[in-house]
Amino acid sequence: MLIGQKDQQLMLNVQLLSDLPDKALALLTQDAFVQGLPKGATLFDQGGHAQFLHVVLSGRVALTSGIGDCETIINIRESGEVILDAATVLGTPYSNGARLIEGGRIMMIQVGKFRDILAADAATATVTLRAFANANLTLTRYVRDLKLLTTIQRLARHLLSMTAATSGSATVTLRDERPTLAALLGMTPESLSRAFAHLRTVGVRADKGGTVSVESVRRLRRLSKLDDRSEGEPRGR
Amino acid sequence: MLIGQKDQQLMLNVQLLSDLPDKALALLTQDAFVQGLPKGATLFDQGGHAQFLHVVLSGRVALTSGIGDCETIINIRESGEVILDAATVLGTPYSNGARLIEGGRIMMIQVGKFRDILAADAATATVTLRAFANANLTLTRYVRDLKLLTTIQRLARHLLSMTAATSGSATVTLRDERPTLAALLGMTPESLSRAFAHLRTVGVRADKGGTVSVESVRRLRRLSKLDDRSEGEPRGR
DNA sequence: CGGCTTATTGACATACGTCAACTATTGTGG
DNA sequence: CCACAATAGTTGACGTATGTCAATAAGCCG
Repeated sequence: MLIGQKDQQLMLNVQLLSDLPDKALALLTQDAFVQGLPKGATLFDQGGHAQFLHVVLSGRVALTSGIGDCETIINIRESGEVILDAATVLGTPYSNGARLIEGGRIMMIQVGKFRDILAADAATATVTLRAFANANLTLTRYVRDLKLLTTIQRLARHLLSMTAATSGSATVTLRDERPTLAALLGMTPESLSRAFAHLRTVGVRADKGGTVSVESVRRLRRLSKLDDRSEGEPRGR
Repeated sequence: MLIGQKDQQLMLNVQLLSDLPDKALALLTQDAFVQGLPKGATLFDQGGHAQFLHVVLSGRVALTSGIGDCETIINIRESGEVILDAATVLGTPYSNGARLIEGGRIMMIQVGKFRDILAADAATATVTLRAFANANLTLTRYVRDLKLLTTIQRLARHLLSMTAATSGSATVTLRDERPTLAALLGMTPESLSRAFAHLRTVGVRADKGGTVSVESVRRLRRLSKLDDRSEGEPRGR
């Protein structure tokens, strides 16, 4: 077994892995290994060829995608999540790169082995399918928000997505640096700063240290056009 | 059998169905049926509960998503494609609505039956997984393009995505009306019109009838920042 | 305490949406 | 078959959101 005690512990927090049948999990992790990586480390580059399926045991990973010189963050994966790019399943080039934005421990699973199990075991395929479906949900929301909302509204929604509260006040903790958050939300750090400044006028205070207090969740929801019914928080299983 | 001769013929063009094992396909279509629907017909609404898995045998379907009063088009499904929302798999509310933007024939498969087969048959799960992975690829690209490119560049990329040529000249046919295309590309019809006007200055001519001639594909690629290596056309099987 | 990075703010440019006018196109009924 | 209305597309004028560049302020670390 190539995986230490501590990492085994961390694996328990990985939804996708714990949903897997025991047999599949054993096969999958048989020649997997774990690497401790610092902030800034690259897991893979856009356009590259998938060698591993990466599991984020701890730390945070940005999925980045660029055109020419510009680059943006498509999504962020954190502890307990699996980095499932289309490349992992299809064998196509990576549609985005992956870089640690917070140091952590990453489990590397041989992609060939993963694909073998996927093809053989319906349960594994189903679990993976669900993960992809969820990713789809998130991406769909991003596309819609980018098309229909202003920077201020996108920030508001991001804050709302980090609390379960639908009324009253709330406190959320932003774990990312401003430039990172700005890239995720599709704006410049300057615009993000201004968006925060604007939200201050509706009772949102960003303390130092990433803590943000929201005076009235409902007010934020109204502002972000999300106060109507539609969309409850999804997350299938 | 509830499905006529003509429709059986159309089913042959559906990639996902023809990748399915015979047994699974038989089960799936056993109590499925086909509806001829006019332009403007709604297949389902955002927030609703999935009852069918829809297959586009002919015509075109827009996947729409709205916040408050505004609405945009997330993607378009055409003949031979399956409308695989996360809702179909997860049982969550639909993340978007679906509306015909061109009349056609739609096959309706009982979603319960689909899920049963998915859980039991690894091959079906794998095929579905691939479809989702492909959808992911497209959505990722949309997110990136919306964040990094101008309206003109997005239009340029859309045109490029409709031709296999990577140099020389090309002719593509736009099958959608301008407002539809504008919504898909995340801009207003006016901006789309101006984008076309701009591209005219680099040798792109949009005739009446949806035919667009591109004088120099390479020039368009350069303009859309896509001239570098990265991204070849993916489409994993 | 003094560089160093990081966040904020200001001034400005620009891309894009909005509103409105105009044109072209398609369909309809006399 | 033509006049007409209705619709889609284009173009112009203008406002606003947001990116850009620069300056300042505020943490951070040696």
